[in-house]
Amino acid sequence: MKVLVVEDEIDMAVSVSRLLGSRGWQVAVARGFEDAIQMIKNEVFDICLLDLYLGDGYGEELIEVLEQKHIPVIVLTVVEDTPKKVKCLRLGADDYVVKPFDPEELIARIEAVIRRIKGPKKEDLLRYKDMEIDPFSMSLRIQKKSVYLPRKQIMLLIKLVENAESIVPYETLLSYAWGSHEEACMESLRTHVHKLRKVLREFSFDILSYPGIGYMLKYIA
Amino acid sequence: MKVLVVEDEIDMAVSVSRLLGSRGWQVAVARGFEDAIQMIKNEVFDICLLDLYLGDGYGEELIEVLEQKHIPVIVLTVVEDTPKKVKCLRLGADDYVVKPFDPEELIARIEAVIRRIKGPKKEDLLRYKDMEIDPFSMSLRIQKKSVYLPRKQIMLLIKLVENAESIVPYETLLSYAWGSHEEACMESLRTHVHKLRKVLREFSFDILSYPGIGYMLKYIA
DNA sequence: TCACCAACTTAACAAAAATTTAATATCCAA
DNA sequence: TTGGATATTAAATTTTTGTTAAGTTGGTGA
Repeated sequence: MKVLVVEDEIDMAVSVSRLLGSRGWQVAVARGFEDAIQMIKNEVFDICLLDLYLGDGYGEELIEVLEQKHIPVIVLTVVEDTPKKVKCLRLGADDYVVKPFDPEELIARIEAVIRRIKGPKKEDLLRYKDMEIDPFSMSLRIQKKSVYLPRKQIMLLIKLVENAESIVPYETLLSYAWGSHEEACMESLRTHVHKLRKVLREFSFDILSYPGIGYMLKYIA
Repeated sequence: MKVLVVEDEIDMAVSVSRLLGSRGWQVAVARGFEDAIQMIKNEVFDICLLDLYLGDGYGEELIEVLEQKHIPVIVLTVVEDTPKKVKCLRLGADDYVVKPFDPEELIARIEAVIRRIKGPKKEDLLRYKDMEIDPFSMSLRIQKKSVYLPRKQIMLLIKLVENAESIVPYETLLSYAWGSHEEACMESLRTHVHKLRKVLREFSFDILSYPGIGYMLKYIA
């Protein structure tokens, strides 16, 4: 779990960080709009806690940006202001919590949002043709035979199977398997795809290339 | 949108129903646990508003049942009670609203929950006639068949579809696909438009020229 | 401690594909 | 008819990907 906390008051940032950190979650703090934008670019977060009243006044704009990046947002403010609340929720915020809040409630709300986002996905096995992946144990079976793959390769395959027969953009693969979409990893991605191909081709699957866009998993007749 | 309201106070049930009904949503009211179970069995609901303090005292159990059926739940109560709140959220509730609540806020929270549930599924596809583009994976489908196009061509097509049947100026296309509108790229733009035309004409689309201004995508009867 | 191994990354170059450039043909309005 | 713009085509160039091999890292057991 990686949480982005956007907060300009140091005290609040520290106490929230402690709270989340004690939960075993990774926390990154951004002090304002620009700061947050920068961090989103380089890292992948599961959720964002956003203080609406930033010094720079760009709280609402940030909601829209996060929404577009598919990062869920919980808005934190000191003000109980219903029109503002409604506006934020409409803009794409997932929840709205007024300070001071009970730490347990905040945790519970974060978990509720995360559960909702990730919940529907964690269904048993991923399947495509005669391929089965248990994403929890990261084990793969093709034609009833279990096939071993190193971690990175399995992770790539998971995303490819989840979107079998449709293009999976590089960013999706990179952010899932590497946690960030930096140019540096592309090189590595290619060699992993190459190794994965070698294995899959023995079972008449293939990974097709879409230059500049991504890869697609397909079954070859 | 079908909403299940579980509420034993008639007044509240009526006012909530009116509120949601005025929104154009279908509303069904259950008066207690048994009643609710019955309705879930026979109908499919998009969301449930649950008064925790039912006469029969089975509010929390109902959360678990709804959770299992993958029906999102917003808990409504008259009591601001944090431990209870936390417990409900842990049990699977998606939000927790204390009465009396602002009608607009309730609506906004319902929409936020729904958005979160359905959000990842409803890929925002661009459409024009029987053409579909997923701008994220840059993949194109025409007449249910997937059609491959190189990156620049897809990017041009995205802008053309976004403004289908109206003129898209050169500058728009250039700045989207090339990031700058320099004269140098015009030559290249023409070549790509030519290639794009060749493909689209097979599916009875065409790109019309407006010399000195731009291009327009159109469906040819 | 050290050698070894597997997983992963990096680097170098070949191959393929996409994009641009250039040369020529066509269209249209003044 | 003629000049300016666009269309078409082919060739040149650049970018991106595939492949191979060598280098790094972190863990394991002698």
